[in-house]
Amino acid sequence: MSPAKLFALVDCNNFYVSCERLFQPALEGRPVVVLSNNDGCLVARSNEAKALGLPMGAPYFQVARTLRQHQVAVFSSNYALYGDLSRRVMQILASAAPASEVYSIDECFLDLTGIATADALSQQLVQQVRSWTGIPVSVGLAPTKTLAKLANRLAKKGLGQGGVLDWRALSEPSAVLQRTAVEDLWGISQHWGQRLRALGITDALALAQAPSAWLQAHFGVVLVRLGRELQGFSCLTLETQPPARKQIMVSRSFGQPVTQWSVLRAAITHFASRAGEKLRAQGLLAQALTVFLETSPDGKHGDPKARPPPESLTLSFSPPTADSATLVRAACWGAQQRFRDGSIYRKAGIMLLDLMPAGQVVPGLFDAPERADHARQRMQALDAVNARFGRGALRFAAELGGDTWRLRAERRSSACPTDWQALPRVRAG
DNA sequence: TCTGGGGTCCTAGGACCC
DNA sequence: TCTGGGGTCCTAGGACCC
Repeated sequence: MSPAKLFALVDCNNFYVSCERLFQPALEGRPVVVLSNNDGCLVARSNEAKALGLPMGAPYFQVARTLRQHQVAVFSSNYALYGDLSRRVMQILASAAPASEVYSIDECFLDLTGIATADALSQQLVQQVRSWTGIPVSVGLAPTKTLAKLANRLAKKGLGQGGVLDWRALSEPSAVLQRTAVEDLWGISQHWGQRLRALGITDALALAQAPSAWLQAHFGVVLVRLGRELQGFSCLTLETQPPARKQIMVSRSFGQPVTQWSVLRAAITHFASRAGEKLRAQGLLAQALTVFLETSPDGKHGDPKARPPPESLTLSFSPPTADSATLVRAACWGAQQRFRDGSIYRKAGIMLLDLMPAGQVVPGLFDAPERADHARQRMQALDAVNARFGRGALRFAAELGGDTWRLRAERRSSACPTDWQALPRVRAG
């Protein structure tokens, strides 16, 4: 018989805040928050900020006064910094376990099945990550991913030892489940939480004890699996190989409302060429592209917040392509079909769909192979220049049509260990 | 005035086929 | 007069995650 499964969930504590604090240690012990793109809402909070009652995802303008009152340090998000630190943390974790799955920018599942010293190993990892990267992490150990998530929450609350909580060591796991509100579980959000509560399921223990057939009938297979996982039967496996991307999306809310075609075209051009970069970095080709435009709430139809649905258009490519010029041309053409003079646009984006590996393409009868070769070479040159001199060093002229769509990011930290210009200067003597 | 961006999975229903 | 049933594929929409 194979040994019982054992998963570790390693989660960085208040990750974005911890990243910012690395470069400003004076912020230790003070409330800190990090804002989403466009400085829209709160996406990370230090423990001190949580203690002030600042909710996750709160719109910035609604909490701005509280933030000022309590002298909370506020940062725009700096994804170059977070991405770089994430990579360093993940490398350490991957080298410590037989198998790992990077689940998000700040979380990693490890498979520790059959490792008798899992507890000690986890505590050692907490130390190691802290001293090698400066990032504090917590670990939850359990026989299923869902329970490992829950164990991690408990570890963050200071239960367990040295930042590690082992579910198997709990004396009364059912009591813990009973104290866990159903919407605090991984996979249960507000909406399902309300529906479960309406049906009398308010805590994790009740969910674990609900009959599978009943869960299936009311919620489908997703909750059946969740229930099984809570009972300790592993249904979710470790995904060690990141599955091939099925779609690539680039979209942004605009820094200011956009009404001019030239500005919109500049934004669309930027999105399409950025999407092309992502596509080529993954060695993929796209067979279709969707461009969409979202207008501002128009105040009609009673509800002032009601937004008209996005206007979109999907185009297909034959042969499949990763050529930014082709993507830009298609995206701009599509956007122009949907653009209306007099409309006020607040957001736009593109999606690349029906992706396939570049090696698998079968040339069509009427394709011109030499043209595709030239395009490929142009893109290689473009990517090489931008890798050397920074993203956007070489770009499409239509991007110069206007900059007013760009994000607000008024409080971006300058810290970035991958950018020479941003390194702190130290003077001797 | 101001509420992110980028993903995945599941389900239901329709089209189509034999 | 009677008018099947089972399978696949696709799409849109809804839900979730961080």
